[in-house]
Amino acid sequence: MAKTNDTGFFEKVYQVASQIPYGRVTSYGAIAKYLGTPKSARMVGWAMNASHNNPDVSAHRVVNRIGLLSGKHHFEGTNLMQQLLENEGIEVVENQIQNFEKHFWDPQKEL
DNA sequence: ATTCTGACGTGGG
DNA sequence: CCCCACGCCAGAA
Repeated sequence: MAKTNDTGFFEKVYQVASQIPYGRVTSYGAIAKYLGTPKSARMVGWAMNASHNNPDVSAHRVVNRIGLLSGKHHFEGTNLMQQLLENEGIEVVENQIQNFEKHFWDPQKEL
């Protein structure tokens, strides 16, 4: 049976990621920390990899701790992720988000 | 079962 | 910020 409830780590990540507001960004560690597993930030990224099945999840709004588009290689093309972010009014230079702190969205604080 | 890698983070230097 | 090392958990070979 497909459990619609979130008992798995992945689905928790999906829900948080899907709640990221427009024009905002967050880090894998922030999500992981919100889930109670700050040391498993890698798994957040891994969950994002599986987010291909979840259209509600905007993985392009999730970057590493320094605002670097570490996952841009996983998107189609070479600059799709950057295009999406710039489309939301976020400055991206050299695969790195400018004014990262200003665009940062902390689930623990905002959610 | 073992080994390696990976969309990361933190701490020490 | 850089560099180096360790921890973390899940999945693939």
